[in-house]
Amino acid sequence: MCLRSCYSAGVQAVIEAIAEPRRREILQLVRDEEMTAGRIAAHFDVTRQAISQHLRVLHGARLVSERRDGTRRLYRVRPEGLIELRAFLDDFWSNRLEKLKREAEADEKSRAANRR
Amino acid sequence: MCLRSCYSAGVQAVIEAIAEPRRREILQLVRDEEMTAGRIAAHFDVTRQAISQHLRVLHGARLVSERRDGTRRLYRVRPEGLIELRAFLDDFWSNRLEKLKREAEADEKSRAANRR
DNA sequence: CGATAATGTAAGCAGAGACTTGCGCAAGTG
DNA sequence: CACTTGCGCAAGTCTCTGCTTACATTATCG
Repeated sequence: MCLRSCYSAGVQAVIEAIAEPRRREILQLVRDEEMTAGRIAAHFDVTRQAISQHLRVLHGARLVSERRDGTRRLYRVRPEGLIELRAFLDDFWSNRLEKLKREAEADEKSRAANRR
Repeated sequence: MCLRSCYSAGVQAVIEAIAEPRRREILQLVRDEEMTAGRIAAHFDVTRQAISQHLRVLHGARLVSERRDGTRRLYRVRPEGLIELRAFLDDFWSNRLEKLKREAEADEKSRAANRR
């Protein structure tokens, strides 16, 4: 059921990755074009290594791709991770809408049940 | 720009709230019907107080509604927070995703061709 | 009113994670 | 070959957060 997607390792990794504001900013940076780790880090006031660690997390969540060109590493948004997250949310959402028809009925039942 | 939505307090609260697996489980529990705090807590192996704190976080992110009936408090999923998250993701998408996917596939093919 | 039931709040602790400093490593360049 | 560039990795620090224990709060019932 839905519990599977609740515990999906992929979705968990994606949500944890985008929970950090700086990582969302990084995603915005590499959304339209490939960018080297150095150029990405230059946009922030933390150290280059800190951004490197963020990039590792994003890569682990399959939210960015990594391509090597000499000593440089180029990153770019990859849609797989976000597609997975969207599927999770859509699943949550559609199921809720599906049940929405019986909302009044369910309301009454739950209230009676809770009254015990 | 998109930086506003990156730093939106509401979206930040929602993402942080659903980043915790137990809170996602709680959302599933109260998705279809109202449920008391006690009944929700009974589904987990942590203390009732821990669940109460999770409910506070979910309520702060506007992901659940709280209704009092005597000494009991009844919780239920509220769509506002999820709507906000969806809007954020849709904004991030901005119909780039499909294009990105095609480009990624094309990149893979050209890179494979260049390797030989 | 006192007792009890359902729940939130507060303080403290332990683990997670974000950041820094220091170092290592691969690929060009003189 | 040394030297530089562009990175990632590792260990230590500090803050945040989720959990527990203990206490407070609110409402109902006798």
